[in-house]
Amino acid sequence: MTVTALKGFKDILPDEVHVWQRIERIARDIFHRFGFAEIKVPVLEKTELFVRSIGEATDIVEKEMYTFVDRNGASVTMRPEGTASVLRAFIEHGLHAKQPVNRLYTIGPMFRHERPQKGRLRQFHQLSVEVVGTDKPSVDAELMAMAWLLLQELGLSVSLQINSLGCPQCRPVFKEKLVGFLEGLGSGLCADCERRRHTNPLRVLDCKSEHCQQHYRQAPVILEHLCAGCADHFRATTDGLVSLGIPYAVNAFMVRGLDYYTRTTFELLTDALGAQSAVGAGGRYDGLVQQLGGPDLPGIGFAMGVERLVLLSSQQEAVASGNEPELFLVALGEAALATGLRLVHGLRSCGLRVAMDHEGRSLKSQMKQADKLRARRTLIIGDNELAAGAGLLKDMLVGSQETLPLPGEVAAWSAALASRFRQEQ
RNA sequence: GUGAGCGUAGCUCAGCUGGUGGUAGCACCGGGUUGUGGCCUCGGCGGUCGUGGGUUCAAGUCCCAUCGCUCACCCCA
Repeated sequence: MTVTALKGFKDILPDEVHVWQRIERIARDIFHRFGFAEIKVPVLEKTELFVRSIGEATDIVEKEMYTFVDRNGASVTMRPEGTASVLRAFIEHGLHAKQPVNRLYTIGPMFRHERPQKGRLRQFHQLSVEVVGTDKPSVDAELMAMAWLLLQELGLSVSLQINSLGCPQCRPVFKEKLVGFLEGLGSGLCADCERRRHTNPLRVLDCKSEHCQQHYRQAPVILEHLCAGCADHFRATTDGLVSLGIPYAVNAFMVRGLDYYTRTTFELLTDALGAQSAVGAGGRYDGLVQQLGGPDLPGIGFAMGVERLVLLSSQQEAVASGNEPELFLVALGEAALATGLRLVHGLRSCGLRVAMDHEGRSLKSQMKQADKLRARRTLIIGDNELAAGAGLLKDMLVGSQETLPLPGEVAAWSAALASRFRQEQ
C-alpha cells in the first residue's frame, strides 16, 4: 500500500454505509416533524469565525483546528463544529427577516486535529440543530425532547444530563466565588485540577478523581448562584421536560468546551463507547448571534456525533441494507447477453433494482453471484430460452421456477415484469 | 502534546524457550451437477512476516530505530 488515508480520516465502506443512511433518514424525518429545515453550509470558513464564536482560549481553537493559509494569503479553517457556520449563513442572508424564529439543521463532516481513539476521529460527522430567535424555556425542553425521540427511534438508550451555566450577569459572580473556594483548598488536588484551577476553574468540578471530588463536596454550585432570570428559565425548562415525560438528571458540574454557551446545557450520555461518553450535546447561546455581527437574537442548539451513533447502532443486530437486487439476470452465451442487457436496462428504466454479470461466466457461477447479492429472483436466458421466446424465472427464497414467455418488444416485457414484481412485493 | 499495547494472506489469527512461512478459518475463483444458488465435498489463487539496521552459523521469533494502527490521558460529538 503506497498511499493511505490520513490519520483519523476514515473510509465508510459499502458494507456499513446503510447504517449511516438509516441514521440520516430517521434524523431528517424527525427534524422535519419538528419543523426544522435543512441548510447546507461550506466546510471551510474564515478562521476568524471560529475564533470569535468558540472562544480564543478553548482547546478547539488553541490546538485542534485545521487552519492554513490559502493561495491568497487568507487564514482559513476546516470547520470544527457546525453552529458557527450556520449562524454565519443565517446572519449573512438575513434569515431572521423572513420569520421571527428559524429552525435549522445541517448534516456533515467536522474536523479537529486530535489524537484519534474509539469514537473520536479527525474528520467526524455531526447532526447539528439550531433554533434562532426565541429564548422560551419550552423550546429548550422541546429540543431535548426531539433529541430524545431521535435516540429512541434509533433504538439507542442513553441518559440525559442537564445544567445551567447562567448568563453574563450571574456567571462571573459564581466564578469569582468558585476561584475563592479553590484557593482556600490548598494542595492535595490531582495534577489536572491544579492546572485547571487557573486555566478553567469551572472544569475542575467535572474531575473524575474520587479524591478531588471529596474536596469539592463543599464547593459552591452554579445552580444555587443563578440570577432570578436564569433560575426561572432553568425551572421552566425542567418543568417542560417533566411534562413531556423526558427523564433527565441534573448535573451541576457539567461544563461545555465552547465559550458561547449560556443558561441551559445538556449532554446525551452512554457508557457503551469507552472513554467517549457523549453521543450528543448542546445548549443555549443567547448573545452569540450578536457577537458574530448579527441582530441580538437568542438561540439554542445541539449536535450529535454520527460515528458514535453508528458505533452504538452496530452493537445492535445487523439489519439488511434494503438495496438488494429485485432481479438478477443470468445470461448464457453471446446472444443472450445482448438480449439480457436490453432487458435489464428496460427493467431498470421501470424502476427495478436489477443486477447482471457481463463476464459470460457459467450458470452455476452466476447463480452463486445472485445468491451472494441476495437477489430476490433470477431470470435465466440461454439459447433454449431465446429459441422459445421465453425466460426461466426463479424465486430465490422459495426455489420455485416457472417459464416466462417474453413476446414482442423488450419495453413491453419490462413494463409487464416490473408491475408484476410490484404486486408481489 | 503524554502513556501503553499491537503490526504474519483481502479479513480473523496460529507460529512454544531463535532451526525450511500454516492442508488454519472466513472471503475469492473453479470442479463434483450436458444449463441452476444456499449445505456438503475436492482443488486453486493468495505472504517484501510494517520498514531499516543490529546480534547470530541461522531471526516471524532477540535488540535498536522508524512508520503505522489501536486504546487510554487530555479534550470532546
